[in-house]
Amino acid sequence: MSEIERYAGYQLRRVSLLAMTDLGRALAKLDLRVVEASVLFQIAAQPNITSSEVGRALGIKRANMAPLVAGLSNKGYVQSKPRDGRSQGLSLTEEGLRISDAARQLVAEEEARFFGGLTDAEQRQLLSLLKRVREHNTEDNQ
Amino acid sequence: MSEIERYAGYQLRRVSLLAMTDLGRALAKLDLRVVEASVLFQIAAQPNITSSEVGRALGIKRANMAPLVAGLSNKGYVQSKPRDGRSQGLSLTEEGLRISDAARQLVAEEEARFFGGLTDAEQRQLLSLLKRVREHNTEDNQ
DNA sequence: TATTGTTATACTCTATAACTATA
DNA sequence: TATAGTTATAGAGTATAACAATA
Repeated sequence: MSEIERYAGYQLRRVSLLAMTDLGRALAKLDLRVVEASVLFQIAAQPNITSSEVGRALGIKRANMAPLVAGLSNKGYVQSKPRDGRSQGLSLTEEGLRISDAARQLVAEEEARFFGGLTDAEQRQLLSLLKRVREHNTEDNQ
Repeated sequence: MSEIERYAGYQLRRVSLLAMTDLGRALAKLDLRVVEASVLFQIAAQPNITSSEVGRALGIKRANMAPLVAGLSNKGYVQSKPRDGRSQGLSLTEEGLRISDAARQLVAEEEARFFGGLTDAEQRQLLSLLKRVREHNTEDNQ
């Protein structure tokens, strides 16, 4: 086994890349990118959320949220209404809700398939380890 | 906890991104990018390896290896000599060996710090789970 | 003063296609 | 025919800087 394969950071990167390309392929059926789906989920979970808040939750910079939300609005999935003079509250349209639910279904299937080589207990453990590593390395970047 | 946080795939992506930006910051001290360091490690581990072989080992497309190797050659870290009429065997120069060792040191430190919130047993388990997931999802892409 | 939303911009990474030369 | 190496190019993703408007 090559030296580099022993780095957990390297395995993380390879597995993450695999997962994202796989998920991307699945979501392409809905003409959605992974980031777009994650934004839809966040808006669905928290209607009237602002673009900046979505960005903070998902680790996406404000500057990159603008074209993302514009794209989803153009597709008719997201609507906004003023919350105050400078903030826009985002919510899903009916079509946005439908596509979001379809995406959620695809993501669930992909997850089950992708991590299907692990037992349920191992999947829970992986999730737990990942979250702990993430917390250990989050001094609130962004 | 937000729904999306329960997806192992999502945690994978967030943790991997964190790890790569952190490692990138560390390697910037050597004016090296993460990919460049991984290529140096691969060449160090297997002198006289070809560009295509490095690409296959690291999941980098042939087309993207060309500018990578050219950059490392320009920096004086990598030298090539013909293996046959179409293949070039790559090896590290003395300077390349020095920078590669320095990078290895930084990577080791970064790994220790990044995964320092886990016990040694947990780190081994994370590595093992990641490798199993990767194997389960590798029908030799590329 | 800080925050929201936006525009412009640049860099990295990844991917495809097409080509030459060699095995 | 398949492989090695290269070039050109395009699309994502991410990052910084700067600005106007509002809190």
